[in-house]
Amino acid sequence: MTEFHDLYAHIRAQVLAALQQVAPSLPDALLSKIEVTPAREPGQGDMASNVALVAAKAARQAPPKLATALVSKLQETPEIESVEAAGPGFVNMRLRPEAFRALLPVILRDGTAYGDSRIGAGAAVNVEYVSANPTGPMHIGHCRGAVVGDALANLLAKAGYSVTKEFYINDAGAQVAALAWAAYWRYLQAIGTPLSEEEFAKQVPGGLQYRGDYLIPVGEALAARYGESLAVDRRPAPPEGWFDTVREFAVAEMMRGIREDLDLLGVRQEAFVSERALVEAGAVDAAIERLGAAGLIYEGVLEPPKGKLPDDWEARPQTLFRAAEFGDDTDRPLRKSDGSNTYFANDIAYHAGKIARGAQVLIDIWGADHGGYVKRMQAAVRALAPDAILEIVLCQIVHVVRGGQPVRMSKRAGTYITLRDLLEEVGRDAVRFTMLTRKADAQMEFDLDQVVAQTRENPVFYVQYAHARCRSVLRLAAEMFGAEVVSDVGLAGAALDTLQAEPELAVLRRLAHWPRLAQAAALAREPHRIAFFLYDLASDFHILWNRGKDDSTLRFLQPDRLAETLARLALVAATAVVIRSGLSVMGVEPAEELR
RNA sequence: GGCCCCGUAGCUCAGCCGGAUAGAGCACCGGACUUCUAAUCCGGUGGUCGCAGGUUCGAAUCCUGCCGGGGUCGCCA
Repeated sequence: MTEFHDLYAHIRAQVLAALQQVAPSLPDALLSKIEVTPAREPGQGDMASNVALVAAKAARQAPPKLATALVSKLQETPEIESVEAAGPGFVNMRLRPEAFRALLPVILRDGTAYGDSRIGAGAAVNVEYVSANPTGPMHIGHCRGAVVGDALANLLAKAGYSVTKEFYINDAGAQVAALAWAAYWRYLQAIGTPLSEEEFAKQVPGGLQYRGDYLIPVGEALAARYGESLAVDRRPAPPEGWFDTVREFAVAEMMRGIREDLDLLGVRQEAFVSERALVEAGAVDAAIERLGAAGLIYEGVLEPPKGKLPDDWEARPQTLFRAAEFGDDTDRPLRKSDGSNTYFANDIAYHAGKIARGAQVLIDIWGADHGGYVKRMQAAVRALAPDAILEIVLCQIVHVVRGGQPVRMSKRAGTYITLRDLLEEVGRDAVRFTMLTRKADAQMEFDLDQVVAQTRENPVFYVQYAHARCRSVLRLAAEMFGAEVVSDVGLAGAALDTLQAEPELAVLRRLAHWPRLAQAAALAREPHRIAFFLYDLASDFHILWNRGKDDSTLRFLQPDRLAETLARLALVAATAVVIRSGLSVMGVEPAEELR
């Protein structure tokens, strides 16, 4: 029997070939809707296809009749043991066990590359995530986007896209100016200013922000480097003399902390793009000019928003981008009343830069509070480059809970949870896995107690435990039979016909599903599907394990039956491989043992 | 008020580019350890898929309206 990496894709190809014989030259758009999926019920075989339901109309046959015609063609397929038409027109297929068993050597040889595909066809994808203001340490709110973005990028790479992981440093706006003032205050304190905090705060435009302790070391570092030269008599000097210096220093320190935090989280992005650098290089003006040359910029007055008006709203002419021509609800301003650019204007230049650097697909991971911003950014990208696509993945808020009680997120009350606190309490792997146990756009409850609980209700441990059990068996087997024999490569040569118990076949079927699942998750941009798949695989494996408790002949290790044992070990080793393959997408380390 | 997301078992959530009898964990009830790790497994109880229409062979899934929760609405990013 020929080898396939992707049994589902292979069977689907057979189904399409059968259809081609029965109803030639159907349009591609129709063919693309034809699926081969895992059967829902054991009585329906191993795989089911909707082919007859999808193609019936175009083939001018009733679905059951078309299904029956396809059945007679598919019976000749070597991997198929039996096939029948069922229900409203499904084609149900039972595969020969050999077809599933033949995957084991493939999996053992490919290792974690099993499940890789080329559906991305090398397209250049830029995944931008985290992109926090560099004004303080990362907190739990940033964490979800970081994990989702990182896992999605890994997933797309697995699916054959050429991926860039990127971080946009928002170091150009008013928030960073506020950071500079706050850092300057800590500097003054460090050199022993006689001023009180409130006296200083009165001198700060917009008020003193970022009063958290984390800027104290920044102030001390400034004092160590610049002495009292940034102040006058240990009192505030005019900003012209210190502002740029302090801002740059503080931003660099904040970014250093953020990168450390990301490192602890296992997130490593290769591109860090500074908003300020874009502005200073004239990229924003260039982008606006480009849109202007295309006739997409004008001076105009926007309609006031419906409903409650902001107190200070007044009609005012502004520089507007014709976003409404590209699918947005209204045109959008590019300049503030003081003449400076809006965040949107800078973001246009930033996205233009991603495209200029070669990205064909742009994926931004944003917090749900930026949802209202999606249409305008997509409109801008459409205007800039008709061939590029901007997709936005919105991450909903994470409610932190401890023992069922909400944990208030408040800086003042000291219950503010930084990413670092979270990682210290819960650990990187549990954080990453748990963040991927929900759809990104669904609100999530993050229970600090449950995430560290070592029980089935915690999917992290359930999956890790399955992997640890696999490794445990393989360690024992290596002692019994030698490491060579029990290596993945050694087991790839094992005779496998003895694998026929139902729980063994259930694991095999699940392993066969991995490539298809990884592809579907990549196409849907939904890394959380990996977590659910791994949970199901772990469940199949735990069931198999427990069969050995009821019936000792079903244990993996049978000292007097070497051939049978090696076949089972191949299954165990392949299970471990696929768990590792999935965990590597999620950025989670597999556990060798849990004791 | 406009726009976006969500509403599925008592709880937390999968399933959603239309497919067969809507799933899992927790909780609750009852079982399985001379262990290849019982951090596991097996069985049971539990549903008007928010409501009402529509589209069609078929709707949890698509469309419309409503109800409920969250987000957002020029000079925050």
